[in-house]
Amino acid sequence: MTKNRVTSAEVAERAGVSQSAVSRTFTPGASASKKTVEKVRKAAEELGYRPNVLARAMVSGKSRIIGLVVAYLENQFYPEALEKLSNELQKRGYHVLIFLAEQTAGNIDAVVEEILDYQVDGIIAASVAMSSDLSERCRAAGVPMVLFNRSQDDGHMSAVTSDNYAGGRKIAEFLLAGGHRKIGHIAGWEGASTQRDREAGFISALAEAGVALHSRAAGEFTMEKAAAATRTMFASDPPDAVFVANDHMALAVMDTLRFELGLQIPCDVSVVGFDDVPAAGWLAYDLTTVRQPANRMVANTVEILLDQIENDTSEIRRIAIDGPLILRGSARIPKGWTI
Amino acid sequence: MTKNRVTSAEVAERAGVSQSAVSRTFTPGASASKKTVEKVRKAAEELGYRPNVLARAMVSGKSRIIGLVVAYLENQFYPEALEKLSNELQKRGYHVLIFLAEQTAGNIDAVVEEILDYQVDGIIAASVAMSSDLSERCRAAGVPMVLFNRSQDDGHMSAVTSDNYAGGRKIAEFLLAGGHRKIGHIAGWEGASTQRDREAGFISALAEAGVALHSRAAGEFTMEKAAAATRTMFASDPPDAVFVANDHMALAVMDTLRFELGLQIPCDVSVVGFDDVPAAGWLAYDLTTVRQPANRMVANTVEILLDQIENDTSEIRRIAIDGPLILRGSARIPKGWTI
DNA sequence: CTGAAAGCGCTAACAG
DNA sequence: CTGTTAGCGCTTTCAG
Repeated sequence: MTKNRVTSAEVAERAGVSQSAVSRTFTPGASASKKTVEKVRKAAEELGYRPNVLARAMVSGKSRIIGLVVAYLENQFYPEALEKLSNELQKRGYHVLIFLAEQTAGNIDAVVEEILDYQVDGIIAASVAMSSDLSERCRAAGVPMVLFNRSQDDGHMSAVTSDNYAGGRKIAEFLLAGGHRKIGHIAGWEGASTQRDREAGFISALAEAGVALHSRAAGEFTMEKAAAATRTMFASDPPDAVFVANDHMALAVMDTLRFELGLQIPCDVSVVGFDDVPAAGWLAYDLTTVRQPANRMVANTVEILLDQIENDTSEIRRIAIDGPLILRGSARIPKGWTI
Repeated sequence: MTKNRVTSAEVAERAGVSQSAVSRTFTPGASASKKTVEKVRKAAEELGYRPNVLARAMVSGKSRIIGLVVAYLENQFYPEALEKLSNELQKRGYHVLIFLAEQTAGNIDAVVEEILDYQVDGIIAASVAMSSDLSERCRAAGVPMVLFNRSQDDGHMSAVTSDNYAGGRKIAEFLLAGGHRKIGHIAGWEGASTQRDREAGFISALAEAGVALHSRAAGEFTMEKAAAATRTMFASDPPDAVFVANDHMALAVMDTLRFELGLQIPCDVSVVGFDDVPAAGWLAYDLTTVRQPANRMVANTVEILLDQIENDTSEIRRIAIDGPLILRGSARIPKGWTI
């Protein structure tokens, strides 16, 4: 077992310069003569030297590590977001330390403490609710945090989401235009801001047309619960259209409708989801949905976080990015609308 | 901006003990009197003290960080594996620093260097090929690495996979028993050990029955390429059964078969995949496949890695875990076989 | 521009 | 068991 990291001192010796000179050549905002840099680079190369990020973090107070808390990787939206987030951060010289949180709220606090132990420069919380204690704790530790795909009611934390309210409205308008009047909603987890906003937008647009929700059941954002909710909802007086709070559940709803209840989509019932996960585009589902613009959400999240880190800002920003309704085959297309 | 981490020195002062006493109370293999521990814990609690993991890592040489390299999060098998891996590691007091690799081999080297910069205690490479230089570099750095869901031909690295060869055989035997004789194969990326092993097992069992592969096309493990491969394969003299090298591609193959080519599954053609990703179980696909026992693969991977880390072993272990054929509706069930 | 020196926060001998 | 003393490898004043 050869634990052999080359140190800057060794490089210094070989290059015939001081250890600080080595440090300077590898520190972006340096000030070293061309000649020194050259000698050092050469020696470093020969020895296979690379700076120890942890040591650097200790003294500089900047670890270039971002803690990412994420919960449901089963919902395809999250692996996708994780990938984009991590790539964007990597591109900016940061790396992601990942923490999987159970959905149980209590757990989150412990997770955040653990993250803080790593002296992360910032935290991205994807789709988890934060207690205000927690956000206070991070603020006290001087670690900025931004919520991804969730927002907090108290405006204490930066958050990036899609425009869930507007998305909910679009879906209602679309369903209404399609002639539907018996419209059901399969909700996700009631505690989520995404759920509340999507439903609120949906209901409001329905109300403006004088239509009330025909039926409602909760699927908690899981496929199993969504399937169960579907069975309940369709047991008697079934709706002729359903807005499912996210695509992940909508897939299960469609399977249940078709293969358990023997219904035709969209002839017997229209189904609309939210997120536009990859599976929504698969031909077997061909799910009409509102796209959450993951790229722009990620870009904004990273932007806000790094701005807070690098410019020591603490301004709270909350962004909701509008996403388009993606017309596919799972819902009746209103006359005049083009796919 | 209050960058306010409490230090062990501050706790020591408040508790009226030495700084080392504080360190000892928070170091597992400690030796401190009950009274001291109590005083320290109290003071720490009051101050909200938590040890700085990075500082600890510097002096102890153990960061409790595991670098995880992963490539295609789009294939559902990986988010699932990532989740289990991370959870298992978290349970053992380690955390995961994630690195997304492009599939381009050259990139990997740079990624590994970056990982090493973080003084990780070990590396898990999920589904990426390693140059032997690379493995040499890690060995030199004293950082153990284990491959997950890939193995290396030169036996220089520990690797955990499912028994891909046996899986391939099972599929051939199943298809043969179902009466198929015109059997096609849609391959993944030719460079992957999983591809080679699955296909080798498949071909060998076919050969034993005196059956040759009817047709073959490569899908590179992507949905688009798999769809294209399907179109090519079915353009003329189509097979009556296809073994697709993984589920991710198989989903695209099924969609293409059904919705573009208008074929019935399994009446016109049987489709079998490999992995048993969540989507394989969704009713819209109901895909017959060989399950990769993710839990056991993860358990073994973590076991091997932590053993090398904690016991300073460097024994190379290569494990292939047998996974069952999961009978579903996408392929004709042979008489006498029960679902 | 460059070297010397002082730590970052912590663990691990080392005496007591 | 406990305090004292060295550093881990690096960045950053501080003189020069």
